[in-house]
Amino acid sequence: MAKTAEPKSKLLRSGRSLRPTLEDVARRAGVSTATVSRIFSAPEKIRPALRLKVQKAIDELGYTPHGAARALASQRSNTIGAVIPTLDNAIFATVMQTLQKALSAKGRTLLLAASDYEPAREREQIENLIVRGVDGLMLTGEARDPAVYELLALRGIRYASTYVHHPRSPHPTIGFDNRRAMHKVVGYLHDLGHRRFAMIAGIAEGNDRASERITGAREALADRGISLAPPQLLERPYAMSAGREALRQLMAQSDPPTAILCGNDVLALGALLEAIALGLGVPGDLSITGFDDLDIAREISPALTTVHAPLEEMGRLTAAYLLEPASDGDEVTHIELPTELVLRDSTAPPKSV
Amino acid sequence: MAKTAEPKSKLLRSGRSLRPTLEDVARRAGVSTATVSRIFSAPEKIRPALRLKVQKAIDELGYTPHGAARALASQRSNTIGAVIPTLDNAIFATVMQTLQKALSAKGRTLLLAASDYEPAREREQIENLIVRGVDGLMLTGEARDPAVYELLALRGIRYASTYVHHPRSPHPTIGFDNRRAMHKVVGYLHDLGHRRFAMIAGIAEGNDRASERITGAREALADRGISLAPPQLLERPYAMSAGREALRQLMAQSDPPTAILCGNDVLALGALLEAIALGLGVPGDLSITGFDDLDIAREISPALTTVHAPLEEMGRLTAAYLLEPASDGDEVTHIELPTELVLRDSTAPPKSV
DNA sequence: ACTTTTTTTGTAAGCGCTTACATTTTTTTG
DNA sequence: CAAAAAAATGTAAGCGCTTACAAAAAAAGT
Repeated sequence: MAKTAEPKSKLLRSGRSLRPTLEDVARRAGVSTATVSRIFSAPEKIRPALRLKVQKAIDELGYTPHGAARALASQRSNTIGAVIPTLDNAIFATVMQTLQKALSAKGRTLLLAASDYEPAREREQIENLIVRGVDGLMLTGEARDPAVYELLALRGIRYASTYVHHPRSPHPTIGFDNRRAMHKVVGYLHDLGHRRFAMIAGIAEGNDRASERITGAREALADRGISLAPPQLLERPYAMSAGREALRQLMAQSDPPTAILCGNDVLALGALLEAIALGLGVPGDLSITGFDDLDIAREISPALTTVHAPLEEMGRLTAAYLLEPASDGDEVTHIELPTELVLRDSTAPPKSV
Repeated sequence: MAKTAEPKSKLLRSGRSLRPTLEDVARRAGVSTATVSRIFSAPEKIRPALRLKVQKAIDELGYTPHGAARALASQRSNTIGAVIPTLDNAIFATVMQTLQKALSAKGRTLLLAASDYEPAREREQIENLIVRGVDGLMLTGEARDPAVYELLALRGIRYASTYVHHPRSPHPTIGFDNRRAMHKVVGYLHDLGHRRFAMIAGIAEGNDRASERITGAREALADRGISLAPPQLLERPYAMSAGREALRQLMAQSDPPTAILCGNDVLALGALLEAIALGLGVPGDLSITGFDDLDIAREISPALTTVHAPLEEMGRLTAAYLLEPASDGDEVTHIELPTELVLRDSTAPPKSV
């Protein structure tokens, strides 16, 4: 019985055969599929004569590899995922830009997902990326359901929490110390003579970066005998208009602050513009600080004193880390990137009491 | 002969079997792999009793589908690609944000690549995304090597050029008319009485959006007997500092302009801040306009008169278009999104001559 | 020239899933 | 209640590639 006669009946194939396959190339070049495959994965071990012949067939056919087939067979997708809260915030966009470039340079593709600051959504997105078979995953911040980390471990997927530095955490972190950065800001302003502080922070819930910045400010102030609590501590969404509104509210109080710490530059910019609109002198009547060091912080007048966040560096290092070969047994990686307090023109000693 | 005895020798499998497969689930639930597969693709046609049993097996095993295998078997990746110049520009970041959300809502994942405004790199990225098997592709602008479009057609991949509106083009476009938007700006300023114009444009080479904005300004001015050429027309990279420098250069000329058209809000912001720094009154001494309508355009003082670009809408519509079932034979889709000239405080009639 | 070693190439078994088609079960109908 | 129609499930053939292993060819010894 010629039962093995036609093992692969291409007969059923629908009409036009767009998309040539490896096998088509092999047939045309008169070599095996293995050889063609190796042209892509290890060209140096194919003799030049053959290589040329195969290359010719590839060109003539307009062949391109089939990513999914390749991923299935090799058990690697050459793909890295990233889950960030939103691209509408420049600090995430910048890191994604750097990450994408670094990955692309190594032949990897970036799968991008946004969580909108919602833990449930974040988890969903992470699971989706796992299904997509990402070889590595960049996460924003570290706080999340342990089940997520378990799944990652179970699947053997490399990952890193970014924008934070938690040296004791069992999960790798690549980022900076938000708390310590705020200590520096507070120290600086206190040394300048400020005693009445307020803070316009980002929304802390579900955002460890924002809450660490609050904690940092609070700790540093407490060390100096000053307390920071709700009437002086406002949490606002990431928008200039929110910063404006918060500033108005703070300055309407009976004993208004002389220094306002902002959780990020966008809030600070809003506060700054509103202060000016209100006729307050910055830094004469009021000192304002930001966090992140967006481009505009340097350009606005008065230029904003702020904490520089090493975003490019973070993107680059995260890419490098995620692409490293897994080396289990080693210690958990924690890369701390230095932040820097950039002194500009929005801060000065308070007016004499 | 029991030749069919052990068709799939799992014997050779390496050690730990992380990652259960469909077959594992099927075996555990006592059903066929087809049934399990259908739990995901068409749950409504599996009887509740079975469905529960299978779901139980899935949960117990912690099974997740294998994206690549699924893509290979179904010939669909459920993945959409986008190639933009860079995420460091908010107008791209915003659209990506909207696009990602819209795709995610439909179960698709976004593959993101950046070209850095380099055609060769863009082509490389497009080819990469094709290899990854994207079902659809969002492109920025329309100008590119015809070979790219041929490849897309050959592979039957749906795509759209965005940020432009070219109703006669054979390639689908979803965006706005950059030329016409600039006509509106020029018309408005001319009506205000301005006669001496200058423009700080983006780099036009390899960027049809930037060059169309220049063309639009030039056409509208020519209609009014005014010419716009190099000493009055400067092309600058996307950075506030570049806008500042350009403004200085323009105002240093013997017969300085009374109105400056900027190719985007970032350049306009730079120009605006520099004008103020130079002691020029805006809009008293000088009118400045932008393009894009970033958040800060509304917040800065004086608030920037600019062209509002419908970015969210563009992202949403692009997602919808790319997900539509292919309907060949139909006409090429061209969706025009309206731009709007937003009048704010950076423009006014010129000082009496 | 003939082994032995090294390098190149080929063979073929999957990778984990979808889906056309066949088979069985359930529902409907006369 | 049997036959016909409809719905649910199973069978098994791939999807296009990689890669362990086998086989062949080339290079290196002797």
